[in-house]
Amino acid sequence: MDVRGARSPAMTDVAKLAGVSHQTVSRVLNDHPNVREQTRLRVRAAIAELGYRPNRAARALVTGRSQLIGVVAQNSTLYGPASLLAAFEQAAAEAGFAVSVGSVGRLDRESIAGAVERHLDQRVAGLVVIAPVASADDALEDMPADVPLVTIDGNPLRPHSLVTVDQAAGARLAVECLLAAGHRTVWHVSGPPDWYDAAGRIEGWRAALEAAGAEVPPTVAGEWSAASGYDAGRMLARMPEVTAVFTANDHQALGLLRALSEHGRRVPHDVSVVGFDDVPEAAYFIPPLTTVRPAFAEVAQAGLDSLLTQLADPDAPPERIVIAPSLVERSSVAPPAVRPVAPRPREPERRPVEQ
Amino acid sequence: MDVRGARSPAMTDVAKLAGVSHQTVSRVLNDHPNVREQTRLRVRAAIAELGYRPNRAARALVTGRSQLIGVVAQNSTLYGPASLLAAFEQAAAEAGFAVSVGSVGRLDRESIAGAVERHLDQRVAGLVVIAPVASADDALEDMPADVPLVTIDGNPLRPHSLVTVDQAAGARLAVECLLAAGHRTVWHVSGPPDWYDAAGRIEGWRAALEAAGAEVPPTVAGEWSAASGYDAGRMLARMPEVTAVFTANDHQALGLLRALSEHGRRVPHDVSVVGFDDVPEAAYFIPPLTTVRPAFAEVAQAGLDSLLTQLADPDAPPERIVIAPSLVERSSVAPPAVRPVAPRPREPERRPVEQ
DNA sequence: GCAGGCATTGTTAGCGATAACAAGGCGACC
DNA sequence: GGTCGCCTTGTTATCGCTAACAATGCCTGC
Repeated sequence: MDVRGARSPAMTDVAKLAGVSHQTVSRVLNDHPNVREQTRLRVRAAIAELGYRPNRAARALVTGRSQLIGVVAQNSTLYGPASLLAAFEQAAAEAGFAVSVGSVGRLDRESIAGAVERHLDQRVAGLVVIAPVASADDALEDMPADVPLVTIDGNPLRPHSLVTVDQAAGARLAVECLLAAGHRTVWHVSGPPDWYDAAGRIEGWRAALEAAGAEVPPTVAGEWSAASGYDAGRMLARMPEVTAVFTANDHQALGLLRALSEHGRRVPHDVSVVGFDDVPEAAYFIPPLTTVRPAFAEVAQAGLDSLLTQLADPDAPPERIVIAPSLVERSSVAPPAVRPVAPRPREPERRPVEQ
Repeated sequence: MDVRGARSPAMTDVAKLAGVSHQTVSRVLNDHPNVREQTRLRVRAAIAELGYRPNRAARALVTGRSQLIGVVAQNSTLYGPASLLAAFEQAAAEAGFAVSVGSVGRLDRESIAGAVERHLDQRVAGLVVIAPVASADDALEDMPADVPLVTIDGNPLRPHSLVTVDQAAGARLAVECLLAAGHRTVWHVSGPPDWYDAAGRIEGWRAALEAAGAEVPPTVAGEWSAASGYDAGRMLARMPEVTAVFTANDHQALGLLRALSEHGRRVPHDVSVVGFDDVPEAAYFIPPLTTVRPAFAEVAQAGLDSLLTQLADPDAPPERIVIAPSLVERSSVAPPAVRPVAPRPREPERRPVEQ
């Protein structure tokens, strides 16, 4: 396309060709109102003819703002964060922003601070931190105040803008679905408790049990991995009183399902299971998994909108946006084999919340 | 940290504080040799005191090169591409480069061209296209020649630098493992045939069968999804002569496992299965899945290295780097229940290729 | 002791855009 | 008809940095 070595055309080249000053070209590019239609067309033609492309670095230099949004995310292939990231890129691209990704190995203070530094070096216009862990809070403490910031899935108590999935509500959906099926109580294999996602799900699980007057068993602490679900499952499988389990994510549920199957406990006949995330494969677990679906695309869009708001008006008050998840019912939930003392009729309620 | 409105310090501020010219500051920043040690220290101190951060836009403006690498990837949460992307970001960050991601919904000509345009707008120093589909080729045709480009997982026949996983070798590992277990032949549930990954795996599967003198059954065409694996499984489960299946990825294998289980065909007793990708959950499928592990981190690193080579020397010849995958053996492979006519002793060969 | 060379530092000129101000042309209003 | 003011366009300064060249000082060698 371009001949190597041939400097790509600058604004003055366009100006010369169109017979105007470079400033007029700038006005056309930025859609200033006071340009004669005829001039505008002439400039546009010159731009097209030269294949002119404005130099963002020069623009950023003089305006002090780039069209770059920095995203700090954990270098992970965890389904949740990955989906969020992809959705955000998509939304930002549509709004004309480029997205610079700063992957971090772990979400601790140093790593995040480092990634943020790198982004500030790039003079990003705004910053999005996908910070689902408490350890990220420290890093956010000493965040420069002069760059718009939106946290996704972070500490709900932080003073800046935040978008998050209503983890507790999701957990409630899961628990209520299991209770409605007739289970006496619901066990919970949790995520790492320093993750807000995990904490919110624990909280929602506990609240839903208490609201229903059900006994609250101890949580089984896990990681997000299938391995931890498997470990939890080997323990729970030996406890005959366990008839319903809510796992903090779908991968744990996968491990749990395998452990239960190895111990001869059938799902959903002996034990009902509900997961969280609705990974694409969840429908093909054995059995297909009932799970909570967070609306990643909505979260990403809300995050971008919030950031753009701050970009437009730096004094805009911080927003706190909570996105409600929905329940996807499949066949991993059934009434308990041994009916509880006061049996309730099973009310499947196919779609308690579907949005 | 910064008071709003207070312009962040520029090079001249540092120069003033250190009592030198701004050019000396520039020299310190760029590690020029001819700076007195004492001066260097004074400048460093001033930089630290002011919290000075060089303005990349200004640097990019004058040098004509940014420290940004553009990555074009499909907006997908497919495990392979997502892992590749994460690994690449990591490697680039270590090399001091920021990564701007251009997600595309589909890998067709228009989408890719659009994403590339956006990156060129940002004046990226180099471009990485994760282009595992044939449809991406058109877009790469009319790529500007003056920006370094590396394709990952693209058409092996393209003239520019390319890094790819040796799909065929991976497939051979899978097939050989199954044949070594005593199976007469191996069926294949393929990926979308317009993906090079899928094509390479088909080719390797076929070659391995032919090399062993085994019959080559028709491929079962699938997508990458668990759903397609399930569909394929429902068909294969009804065919008693099918004792070994190699799926193009692990998610398909998951769906296949479920279909087989529903039809009462036990894995690995009745049917052996090998997948591809080694997703983290593969160890927790029922049964744990033997699968091929592509070395994503290596691919990403090789891609970056190749790009940096081109950056350093624009006339460097294009490279073609092929990364060999390895086989991870778990328990989804066993000798067939019905021995073939000429039974071979089972040779597990724990780690045929492990690197 | 002085010329030559190297190490070190400073000065000046851009890179390519936007911002601020200036200036010319035209119609409108008094 | 003259002045005011808007529309339109041009001129100049500036953003923060690096490249190229200039200038200084010190050491070396004859």
